[in-house]
Amino acid sequence: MVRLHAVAGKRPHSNAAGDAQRRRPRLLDVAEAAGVSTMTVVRVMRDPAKVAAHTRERVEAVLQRTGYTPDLTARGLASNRSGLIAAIIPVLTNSLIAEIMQGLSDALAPSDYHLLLGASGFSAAQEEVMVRAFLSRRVDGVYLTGVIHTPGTVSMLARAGIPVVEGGNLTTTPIDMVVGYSNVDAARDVTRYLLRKRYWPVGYIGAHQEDNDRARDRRSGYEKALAAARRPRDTTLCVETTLDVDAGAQAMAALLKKRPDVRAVFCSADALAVGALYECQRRGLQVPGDVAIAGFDDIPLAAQVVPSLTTVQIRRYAIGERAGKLIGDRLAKRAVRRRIVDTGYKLVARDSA
Amino acid sequence: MVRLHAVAGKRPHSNAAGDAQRRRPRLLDVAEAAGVSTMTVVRVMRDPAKVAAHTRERVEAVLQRTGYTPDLTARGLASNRSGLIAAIIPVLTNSLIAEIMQGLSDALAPSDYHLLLGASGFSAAQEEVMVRAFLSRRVDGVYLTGVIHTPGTVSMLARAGIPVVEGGNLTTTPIDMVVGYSNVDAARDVTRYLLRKRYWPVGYIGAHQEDNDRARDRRSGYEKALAAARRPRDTTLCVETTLDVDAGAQAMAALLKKRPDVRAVFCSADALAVGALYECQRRGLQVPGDVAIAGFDDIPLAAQVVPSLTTVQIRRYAIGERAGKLIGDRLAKRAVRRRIVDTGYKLVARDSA
DNA sequence: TTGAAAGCGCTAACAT
DNA sequence: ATGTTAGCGCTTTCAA
Repeated sequence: MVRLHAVAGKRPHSNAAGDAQRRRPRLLDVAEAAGVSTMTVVRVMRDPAKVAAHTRERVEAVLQRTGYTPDLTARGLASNRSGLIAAIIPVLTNSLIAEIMQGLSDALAPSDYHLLLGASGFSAAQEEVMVRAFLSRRVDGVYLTGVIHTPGTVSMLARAGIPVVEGGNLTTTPIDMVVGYSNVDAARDVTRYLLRKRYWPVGYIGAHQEDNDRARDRRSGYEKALAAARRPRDTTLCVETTLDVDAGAQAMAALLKKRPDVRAVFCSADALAVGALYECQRRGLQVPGDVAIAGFDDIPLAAQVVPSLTTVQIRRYAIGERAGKLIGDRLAKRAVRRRIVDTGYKLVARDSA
Repeated sequence: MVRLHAVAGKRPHSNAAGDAQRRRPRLLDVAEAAGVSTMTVVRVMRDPAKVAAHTRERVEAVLQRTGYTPDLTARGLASNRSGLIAAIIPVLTNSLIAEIMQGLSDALAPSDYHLLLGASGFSAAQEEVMVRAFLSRRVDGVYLTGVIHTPGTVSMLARAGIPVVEGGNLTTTPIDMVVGYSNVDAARDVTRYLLRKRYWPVGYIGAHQEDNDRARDRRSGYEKALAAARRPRDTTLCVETTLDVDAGAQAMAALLKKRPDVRAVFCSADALAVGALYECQRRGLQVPGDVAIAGFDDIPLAAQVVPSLTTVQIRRYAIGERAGKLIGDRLAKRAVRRRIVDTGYKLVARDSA
């Protein structure tokens, strides 16, 4: 990269004539062109009323002509505010998470905050690495997925003194704030619904639990419902897998092999449930006649499949949006009423169970 | 925010004893603690071999003890490299786009680049606003969705002199680089496939075309196939809508109302196709017996639905990954062989058509 | 092998 | 109503 110090000589802050458009204009360039100080330019941009009309007009003309945009890196260094909000999620390819991010992104868009995104791949260790990196960037706020994190993550964040929202689950002891719903209760309710409909045995197909508190809680909700109904816990009824339609189909096949007597299955995600549903259909099993199926999330597809899917509706978009608002409120020093926001859930009984 | 200048007196660069852990440690703090200059600390971190062993050990100990992490904002300002890659996409809640982003994110993760994400909501004007904002942040590279952008977007990016990848479609005149496949050809091929199977009339259900070159090109491919088969273009056969399963179902209903005689439908996205499929099933229409359906994208669900969906397979993840590599190569000054990368597509004939 | 000095472009506090 | 000054924490010459 060639610099022009030779041309600019000893006045690096002045442009040699002729290379005016080589660099992006700086505040000083605008100020000099308008014959004012940099502060006046800043005032014209931040608080025009404080500048005399004729001065303002002159500055505005230069601003217009040069198309000046502030350098946010420099601003960040000087003001100690980066204007960056970090979000760390397991993966992007999951409609639940994607919708949360869309909500977060939309909540941030009207402000001047930008979204820094990191995918941890369901690894708490990787999450910690990312938190450290993002803190190095002086992010002004952080969104984390789930409520279980490494001690390192927690202490770094607590020490950073910036707004932190954990999303997608609930806890009474958030690092700072939390927006979500009770995965345990929701899963317990669906399972109980199946049990009350007199399906038995009721199997479970869910995501791997490692570093994933939502998955863990959903399984735990399933087990709670069984316990409450005085049903034995039985690991042969449970299959854990990855999170997509294919995996759901394969898990269903595995479950049917282990337990041909299974009469209902609670799937901890609709994607899995839909896969399970298709696997049943391919085998000529009637749903819910031979096997009932319930899902979790209420994705748009759930209402469309035939038979339509009994599931739990959760407010995906709202979680992200609310999280964004909480962070924004904090940063704008607006009072935050509640640090624990329960967005709730709703059992949606349809045809599959 | 309370500053400690009163305590630090005239040496703002020295910490008063006792508040050592109030702020994150700076390079100078580490240097002073180790009794060396800042440059030596930098060398220990960047090129340990260049530092004498005993000095290095001393510095490393301090580094360890303080848990120093560089301030990337300050680094960005000084080095004129932000370490930020911007990606501007229409929405996150679309599996095609989400997978591209996952690929991009994964490609960037091993490097020290971070992903700045913006959702434009399918608006070219909004995209331009975001490009301007991200350029203000001195991003080192940009990923854009599609190949059609406002003149402002194009000129800002061209002038910025940073690597830019346009993704998800092809053009012979990219701003800089492009990674995608021919939406026109792919859509033409599916439609031709339907025509050759002697389905007629063949309808079209697709996304709105405004500010969306992929949608536009897919429709144009559909029309090309009709023209090549000497079939009349007929707008009553076409429905445009938003991009989700519900919309697909509604669009199918609308199409069947306008044209009860329709024998096949090309849907420009699998999500729409799946919705259309369910709408047919709810109406007791056999697929493909009464109406054949073809989709686009080959999402995991496509192979699972019953009947399985005839569609076009595109390399979603690869597009993002490749885009990330191209940007990374450019930034590392590695030679980039081809600026136009065709990731191809493949017609996948299944049971629905 | 190590260090000193001069910025990067902006903001904040304090003048005038 | 406007300007001045001193940094923010790092990198980049250049010097020793």
